[in-house]
Amino acid sequence: MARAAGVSPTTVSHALNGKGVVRRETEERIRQVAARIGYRPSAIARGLRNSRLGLLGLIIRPFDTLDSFIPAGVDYFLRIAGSASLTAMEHGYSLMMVDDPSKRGRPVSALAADGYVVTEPFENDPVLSLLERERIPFVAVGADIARRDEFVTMDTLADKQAVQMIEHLVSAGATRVALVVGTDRNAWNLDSRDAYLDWCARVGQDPLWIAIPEAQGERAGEIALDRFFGEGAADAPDAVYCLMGRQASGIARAAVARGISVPDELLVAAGSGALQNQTMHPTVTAFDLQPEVIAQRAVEAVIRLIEGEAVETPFEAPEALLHLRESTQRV
Amino acid sequence: MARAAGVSPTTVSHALNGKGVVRRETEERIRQVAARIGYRPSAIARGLRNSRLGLLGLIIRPFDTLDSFIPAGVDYFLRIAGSASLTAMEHGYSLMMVDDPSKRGRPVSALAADGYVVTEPFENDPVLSLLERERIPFVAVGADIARRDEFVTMDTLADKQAVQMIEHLVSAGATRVALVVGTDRNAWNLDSRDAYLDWCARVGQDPLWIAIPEAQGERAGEIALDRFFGEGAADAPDAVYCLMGRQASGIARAAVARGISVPDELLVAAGSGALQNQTMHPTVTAFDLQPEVIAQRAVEAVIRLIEGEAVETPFEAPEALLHLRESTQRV
DNA sequence: CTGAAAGCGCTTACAG
DNA sequence: CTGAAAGCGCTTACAG
Repeated sequence: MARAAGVSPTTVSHALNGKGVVRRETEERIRQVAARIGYRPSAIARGLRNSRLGLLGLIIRPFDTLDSFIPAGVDYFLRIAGSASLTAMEHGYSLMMVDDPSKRGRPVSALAADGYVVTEPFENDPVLSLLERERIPFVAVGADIARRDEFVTMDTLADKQAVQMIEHLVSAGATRVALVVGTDRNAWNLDSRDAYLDWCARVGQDPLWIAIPEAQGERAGEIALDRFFGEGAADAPDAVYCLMGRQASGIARAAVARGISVPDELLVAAGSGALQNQTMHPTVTAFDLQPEVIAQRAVEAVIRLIEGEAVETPFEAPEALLHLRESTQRV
Repeated sequence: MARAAGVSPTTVSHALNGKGVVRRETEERIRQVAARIGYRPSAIARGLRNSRLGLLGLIIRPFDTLDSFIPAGVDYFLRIAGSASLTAMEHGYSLMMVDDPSKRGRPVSALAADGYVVTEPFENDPVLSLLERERIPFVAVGADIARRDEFVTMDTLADKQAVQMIEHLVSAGATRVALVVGTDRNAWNLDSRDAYLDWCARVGQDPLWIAIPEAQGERAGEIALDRFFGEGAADAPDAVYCLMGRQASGIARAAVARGISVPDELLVAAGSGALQNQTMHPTVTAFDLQPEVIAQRAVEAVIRLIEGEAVETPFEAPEALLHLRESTQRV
């Protein structure tokens, strides 16, 4: 490029980046030559020089325990990924998806991003430890429950949402609310459970809850119903709050199959709406956590960290939107 | 790192990469020091040296015309993205998603990948031209219809699928089959349409088809029904093949709303199943294009190109699986 | 068996 | 206003 324009690399760099001082005409000529020969500075060389590639990493931790990388019907994380990509683009960054860069056999490039967004980290998550040790900026979406105040974190407000939904179920006629959570040890599962137990203690209800592995997906329906309505079904619930939309679908479907009417005998609600909750029959009441907004805020926060600006922590997730549907509306 | 181990960078490089010759004990010691201080070679420096970052790019072209980056209910591309990420990982690469790296204002890093998978390129797609000009290896998933034999391409077999589905509709009782495609000028839309027109000519049916912008999503239902059943509805169809699952949902829903029974009066089928086709009522017959397998094969092909191996072209997509559902089964 | 040197393509402090 | 030099952290051909 420098040769093509008949100047030094220094001058090319100055002209194209508007740094030093370059005579107007020289800059003009350099730009023209660049356009003509289709010159694009190497992102890699620039990255080496600036120790910044213009690359962000998105680490969706729950994928680590799910059976496939993007399981069917988990649109929450897909909406996260799409919005994160777009937001990154808008700020001049590319975005790559990696699962766990600390795993053996992971490409070195998995750790080459300028910063990371880590969704739903586990308790004492080794990925966060690694990023911290490498001094790579990152934002946790949902706290590491063992180290709540150590990292820049978006509070996803699972506890508030649990209370809000339980109260909705009660106002819809529930007298005994059960809870279904996943088994990953993250803030989403554990804060929801704790909020539920608190609520039970407060209103004097005997807690009834079960943790089912995320990878079970809709199969959680059968498992939960066996637990709630099998054998000694004396204390059977008349409402269930499931964190995952797929669990809620599974429960609604399994309940109907067993002759338990939804919503007349059992109210069902989901903490994070999946697409099928809108289209199945009956449709299922769910929160829309606004994953697009979550991803946007998290990406913008990590970019600020990368660029040396301050980020308040914890900062809040957008408000969850409660979509009322057939599964909690008795007529 | 070299200092910490008391050897030269050369020896570190040799030891850690198993290249040159290093005394057993020296290598051992270097590995131990590396583990102790948590040394990881810089992917960027290595990338500059090898002109290879270990990074792949996934360019999903239809996003360019859709209204949001990842529209709700388009699980096809999400399954592509997930599987592509996973496959890349398994081969020692990371994967980033970009929309159009040739757009102004795109981060330079958007062109820093070692190779790209470009799904559903447009006719004379400028992205393919750019990659070719920059001599960056890439694989097209679906042909650039203006340049079918110029690039390494996966043939997605849209024409065969169209014929197969139309014949299924006929065997399910259709006497007049209409077609709904999108407006993007890509092989998926145009090859399907051509196959349909050929089929019409062959059996002597008067063609009845409409192209509706992809971004309309389910709203395509109303639009298509206005066209097929509005005003001069003399030649109304009794079956519709829609390429997109969302279009099929929209049509089935809109038909029922207008008092047209599905499947009794109108058979509906989709060329690429969306999740809601399985959960809505009636469920909609659709192809599962096996996007996971498509992505896996495409990623493996581009890796072979990057590593200098030959790739046959065109190579074939996996067989589309036909899922028969209520929308094409009269009882 | 080990290391000094050159170079990947940029940017930046500095000299002219 | 422009350019020569150094250096970002690696790898590789080559010398010892």
